[in-house]
Amino acid sequence: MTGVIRSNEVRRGNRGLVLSAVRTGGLVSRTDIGRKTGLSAATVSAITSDLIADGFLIQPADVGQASTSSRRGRPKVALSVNPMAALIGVVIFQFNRVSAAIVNYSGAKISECSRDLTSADLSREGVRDVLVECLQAALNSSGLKKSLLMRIAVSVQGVTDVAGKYLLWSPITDHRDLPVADWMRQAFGVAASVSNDCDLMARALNRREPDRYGTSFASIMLSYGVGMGLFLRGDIINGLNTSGTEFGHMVYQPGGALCRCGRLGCIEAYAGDYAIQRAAFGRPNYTPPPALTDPIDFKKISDLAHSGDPRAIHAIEEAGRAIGTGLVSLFALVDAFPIALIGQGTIVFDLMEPAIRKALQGAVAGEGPSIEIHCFTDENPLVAEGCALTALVVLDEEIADAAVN
Amino acid sequence: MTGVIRSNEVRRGNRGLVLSAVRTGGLVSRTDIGRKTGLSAATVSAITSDLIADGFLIQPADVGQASTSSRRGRPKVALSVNPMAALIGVVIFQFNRVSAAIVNYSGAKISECSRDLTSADLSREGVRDVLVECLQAALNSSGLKKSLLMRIAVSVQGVTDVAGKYLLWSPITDHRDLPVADWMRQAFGVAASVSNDCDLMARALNRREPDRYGTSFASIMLSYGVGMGLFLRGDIINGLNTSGTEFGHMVYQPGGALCRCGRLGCIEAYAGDYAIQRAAFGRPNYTPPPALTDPIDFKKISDLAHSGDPRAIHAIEEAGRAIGTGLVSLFALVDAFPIALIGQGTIVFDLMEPAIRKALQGAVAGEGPSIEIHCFTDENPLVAEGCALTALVVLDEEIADAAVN
DNA sequence: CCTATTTAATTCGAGGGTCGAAAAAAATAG
DNA sequence: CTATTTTTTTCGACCCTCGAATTAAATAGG
Repeated sequence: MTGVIRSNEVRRGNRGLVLSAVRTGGLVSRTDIGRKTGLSAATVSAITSDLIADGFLIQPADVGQASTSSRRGRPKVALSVNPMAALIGVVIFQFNRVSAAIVNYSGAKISECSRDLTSADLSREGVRDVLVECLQAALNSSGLKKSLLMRIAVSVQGVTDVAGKYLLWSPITDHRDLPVADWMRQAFGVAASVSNDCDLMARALNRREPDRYGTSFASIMLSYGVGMGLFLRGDIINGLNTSGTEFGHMVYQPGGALCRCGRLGCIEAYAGDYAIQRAAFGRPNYTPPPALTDPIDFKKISDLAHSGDPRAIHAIEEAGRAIGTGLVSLFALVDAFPIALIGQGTIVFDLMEPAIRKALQGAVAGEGPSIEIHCFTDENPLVAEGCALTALVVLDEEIADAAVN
Repeated sequence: MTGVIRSNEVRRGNRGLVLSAVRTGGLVSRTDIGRKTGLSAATVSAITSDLIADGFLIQPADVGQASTSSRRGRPKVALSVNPMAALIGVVIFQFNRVSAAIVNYSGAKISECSRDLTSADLSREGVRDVLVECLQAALNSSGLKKSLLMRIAVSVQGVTDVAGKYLLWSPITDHRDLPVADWMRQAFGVAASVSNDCDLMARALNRREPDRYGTSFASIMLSYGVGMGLFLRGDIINGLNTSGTEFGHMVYQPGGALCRCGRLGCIEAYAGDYAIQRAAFGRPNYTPPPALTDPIDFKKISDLAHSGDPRAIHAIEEAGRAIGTGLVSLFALVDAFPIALIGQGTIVFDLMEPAIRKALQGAVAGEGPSIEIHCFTDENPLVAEGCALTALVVLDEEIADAAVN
């Protein structure tokens, strides 16, 4: 049961369509919008005129035209999102670092701010205070009216609830069930949501490279633990209650190596940063993972392995086997899709790839070797982009819904 | 991008809502429909009057009222689906057996027919011919006009394409890529689809027990191999290209026991019928699974195990560990949900359950022991029900879409 | 310079939808 | 036999999209 459809909801849906066409299109004419959305020129005209009147779209005066106009006829008049229509706050909570930014409605960063700290030492209130203070500082330094702030998106390393209200569990703090969204809402008086960083990276790739990542793919982060963001048929996949898609905690070797989560044999217990380090330095795989300390120096292990150290090589290969085996299980469920590998771990991808491919061999009718895998070593730009994107998309939906009555 | 919404599509959606409210409700008044769907009385009146005029709904004359009417006021007039509005054909292709039935638009079985045969011996055309002939016989014995046949749904043991056109792979025949839907369409001149039997069982449970299985659950079939039907948030999950959710081919022990699919270590290679038999009788786990033969006699293994045979007990426990471990991986992806175990394998569930629960222990924040697991030993009624249901639901959608222009 | 042509955007009525309020229908209570 | 209650239909207001006609704004070319 999808629920009743009423007449005015038609308008809401189509307003959203127009808004999203302009957001992804940059500078587009009304005719372009009609072609992209399938709406008639009459309807596009009506909707854009509303959105302009409400201040969400503008006709940039200086830009005459989108395309190189050498044809005759009345020239297209380009529309774009109004950068000043709203501000959003972006906060990123990482290991030993909090950063924040103010982004305008067209997605451009206005100001930013960051704090280095020891995340494991923070009290619950300490976490709250640093998140709030950092965004406050970014807001202050933006020099813009605070009343323009419309929404806040927070990225965290860890598991959130599916509604985006709580940070339920995180490897970088011992606190649980932190009401991050409420903290931000109370401090700034606007709606806020909190998301898993891997989901945000996936959203960024999904928007940034629609040809490759527009419909179905997984982004697997190899740095602090093993995380995943999963898109299937154009939609992000989450758990029923949590942010879910914890690829790192699928089982690779039942009863095997000790994982940071306390269970045995998880993929992360073989492919996580601490697991590779543990294996590379010959420590037994039941060695408890170092809690809340620095991510390992992948560079050191990479150097060791590339200089021929057999334990380092074996550690990396075992990580590849774990990842490849996990992908086989995932592909058994939903068929194969391209993979984006993200994070510091990608600097040993050359040594890891053969093991991944070998594990995939024979899975899903010979598709093994043809699975696309691409690497992105620096996750930070993706997280920031995905975080802003999330807030903007939700804002667009709210604006679309806020039609007359 | 969800796509444009036009005015007449609003009507289509709401017609579908009304139709589905009547189908699930049995005998419902217009007021009831309004309450169930959220539509206004005026709209319900308009839509039902259309649907009655088109012959899809009727007001059964003999039934005055749905509820026990002892209140005053104008009595409700009950509506129901018109059983004579359409016929659908149901065909079930199983190991060494084909069965077919004719079901009317209200879901009642009109006639049926079955054929025992040796499925492994059939040629491609032989498969086609027996499926067509069996349904033809059921149709003939129904005694109803053949022109009433509107749609055919076929259930198969095996992997189908996601569009429901082909049987791509099956354990019960060596043929591949059988165009089952086209065969039926060409033979009977109506639209047809082919579905994985485990998906159909899940659909049947989803409809039959909405309180327990209405939103999220998995049905795992333990008989001929290991199959799964998965519902999340009310929608069935399929692969990107195939019917997918091949739980049995997630990896349990990398490099482990030989699976019927040719790979090593699949869950099915430990929990499938042939795997349990192999282990119970002390044959090595690299013994090739007997191809295309009878499903094993679970009763014999059950008797052995219940009489204390250590190898039989161990075989069943290992199957439980494999299933439990697979669930841990699945729950890592999408969080925990209730499980329905289906098929002959459930007769050893008492010996299997402790191993399943132990594997789940500690997974997903102490939810291990509280996962609901219920057993259904006979899968056949579920498959038949799900198969008819699938055709009826699609038919309802077509009828809803066939609004005026 | 001026007109024909071309393309973009707006305006205007037609048509289809849902909804609330009022009206009609069909029973019971007394 | 009338008042009351509940269900169902009817009617008018309002919203939305669309096609066709109209208006707007440029170029091409004599």
